[in-house]
Amino acid sequence: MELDPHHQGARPPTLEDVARLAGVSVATASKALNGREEVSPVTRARVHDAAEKLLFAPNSRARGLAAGQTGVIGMITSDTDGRYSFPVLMGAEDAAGQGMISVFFSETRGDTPREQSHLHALLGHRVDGLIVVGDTADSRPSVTSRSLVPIVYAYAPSVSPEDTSIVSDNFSAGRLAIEHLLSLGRTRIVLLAGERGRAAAQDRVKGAVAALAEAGLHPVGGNAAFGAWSEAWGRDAAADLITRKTAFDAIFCCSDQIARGALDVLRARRLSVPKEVAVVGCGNWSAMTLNSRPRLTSIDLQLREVGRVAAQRLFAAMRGQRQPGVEYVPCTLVPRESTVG
Amino acid sequence: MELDPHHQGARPPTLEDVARLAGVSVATASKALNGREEVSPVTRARVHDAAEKLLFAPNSRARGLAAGQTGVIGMITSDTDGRYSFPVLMGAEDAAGQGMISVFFSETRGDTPREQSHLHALLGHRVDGLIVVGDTADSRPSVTSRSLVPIVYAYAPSVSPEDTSIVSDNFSAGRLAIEHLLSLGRTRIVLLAGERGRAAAQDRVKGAVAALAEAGLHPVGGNAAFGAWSEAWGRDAAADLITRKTAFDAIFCCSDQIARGALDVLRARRLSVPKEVAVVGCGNWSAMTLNSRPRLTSIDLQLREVGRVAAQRLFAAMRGQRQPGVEYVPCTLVPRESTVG
DNA sequence: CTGAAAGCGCTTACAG
DNA sequence: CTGAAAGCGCTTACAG
Repeated sequence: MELDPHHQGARPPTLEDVARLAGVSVATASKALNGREEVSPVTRARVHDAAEKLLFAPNSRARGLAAGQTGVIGMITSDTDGRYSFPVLMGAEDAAGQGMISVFFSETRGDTPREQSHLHALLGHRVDGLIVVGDTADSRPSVTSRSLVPIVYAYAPSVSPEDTSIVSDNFSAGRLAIEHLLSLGRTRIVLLAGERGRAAAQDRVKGAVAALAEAGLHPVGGNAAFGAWSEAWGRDAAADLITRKTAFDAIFCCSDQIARGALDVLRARRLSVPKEVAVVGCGNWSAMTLNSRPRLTSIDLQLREVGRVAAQRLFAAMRGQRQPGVEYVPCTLVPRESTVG
Repeated sequence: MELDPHHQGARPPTLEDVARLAGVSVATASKALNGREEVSPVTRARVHDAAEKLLFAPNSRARGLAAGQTGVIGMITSDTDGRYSFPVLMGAEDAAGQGMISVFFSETRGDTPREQSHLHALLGHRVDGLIVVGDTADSRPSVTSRSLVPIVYAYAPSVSPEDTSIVSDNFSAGRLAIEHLLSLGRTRIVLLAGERGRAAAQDRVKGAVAALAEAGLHPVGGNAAFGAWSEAWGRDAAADLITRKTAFDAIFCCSDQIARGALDVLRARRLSVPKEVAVVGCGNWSAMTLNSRPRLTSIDLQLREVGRVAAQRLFAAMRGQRQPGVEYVPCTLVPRESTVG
């Protein structure tokens, strides 16, 4: 007869099994496994041996019920491809330490009913806390829940100043890009912003304009040009600059897609990058930065760090130490051949 | 005095609170909420009212402990950007029905110790089942666990035929691409495969070659060209074709990146797409397909469907109905301007 | 149709 | 240092 590991009667070993094998009470077994002081070294060893022998994995549902807490948090994201929530998830795991936390992950596809239903489910699981991640820098409504678990917003801040939000510092993103270009001696800098009305575009432009102003400069044309986040718009905008015979020696684009579009047109028009025109993108999205010609210097949004900080703030809140307000994580610049040949 | 929702004493309402408010026993309250027959309509209504009033969310940890099952599954992925696991996750949610399932999500960054530690944590949470998703079509080692929960592999199949694996049918991907090109009257078709030795590249090429053979044709040059998955290689390969004055009227690329690279070169060399050369990619990755010029016809890997089927097989296995072996989900072709002008 | 009681697998005061 | 007992919040036979 074959031993089918999936057969009916099989059940995972319990603490009672461990205790029996070790010849102690469940209470003692529990203490030994949880590393309490009050257990003698011999007993501790016996219990650990037994646990190992049985491949015991404590039932965290029971543990949670009894102890009131488990290392479980929920993550709700509106992002549909993981480009934002994945790094945030990784950062949160970094903060907790390897295997120290488990996360219930729900994607809402950006719709509120789905968010509500996931929220309800997560609260049912009695998560210790919640990270809500968004895929735009625009602020979003506060999660409506009279729940008692702490909530931290990541990347997309909550509109409510009562909430704790951790976001990329998009202002610094713009500033960083310009400072880099200035340091390379560029002074006629074009600003290609993304979608008008988006916080990300607005903040990046503000940072860029501020940095230019400090150097006594303005963006070429006096203002940033707004359009879309796409490569197509990047192409159109760059073509337009050339057609109008605008004088410029650098472009800062508020997205990597825009930048890649611009690079394609510069290349087609035989403008040498970075010699004649240096280009900086934003987002550090490898699908864009590593495939463009030349490879694209870009601003990294530090989403993983956002995740790390979000988790830290969440853990603090779980200990009763909330820090309401918006916290900004500085961006970084990743230099590549589009600025430093 | 302000009411701080996060104050110490607060605790979520329990079934006992609901029962008390409704004036019934917890047993009855439980039955009413779970939709059991044996409860009178009036009682049922009273209980539901009470639950609503208290915003009661049943503690699923307790429920799981008592009932032995909760709608919780674990998902372990090796993918670092969510490009594979996100669609699979969505598909699994589709299969379960809105809010009917919660998933513990762990990313392993492709390393085994991390996978082990996540696995251990998930087993501790007594997930009802596990979906292991990979980001390549290469088969992967079976998860080593004497655990009793059913496991289904998605996209990357397990090496063991004892396991249940759901994968994209990469053979059909190649076949589909070729049939599309043949239907457009193309006969001199170049095959640009990806990395040699990768199952995805190999299977797609096999499907393509088979479809060509059925039409009495061979790939131009007699064989597929292997290289890398990248745009850079796509460019090199296309440039090479042109340099050697190869005669061809279509290219099937085993990745969208390769295809985009090829398109860039065709455009630069003034070859008209799709008129002179039709191009098909594979992966249907929007960052590539929608930004290329012209937009790229591509094979969709149906990852969401893979997730849906994986979840269905998992649910079946949870009911004791395992179906060992590899199940192939057919791919689809998404026509765009690179083939149908 | 309703409820008292046992039990799911842990943890944690509390005695000893 | 160890263990008996109560309890976490549910569900489920089993009586009534």
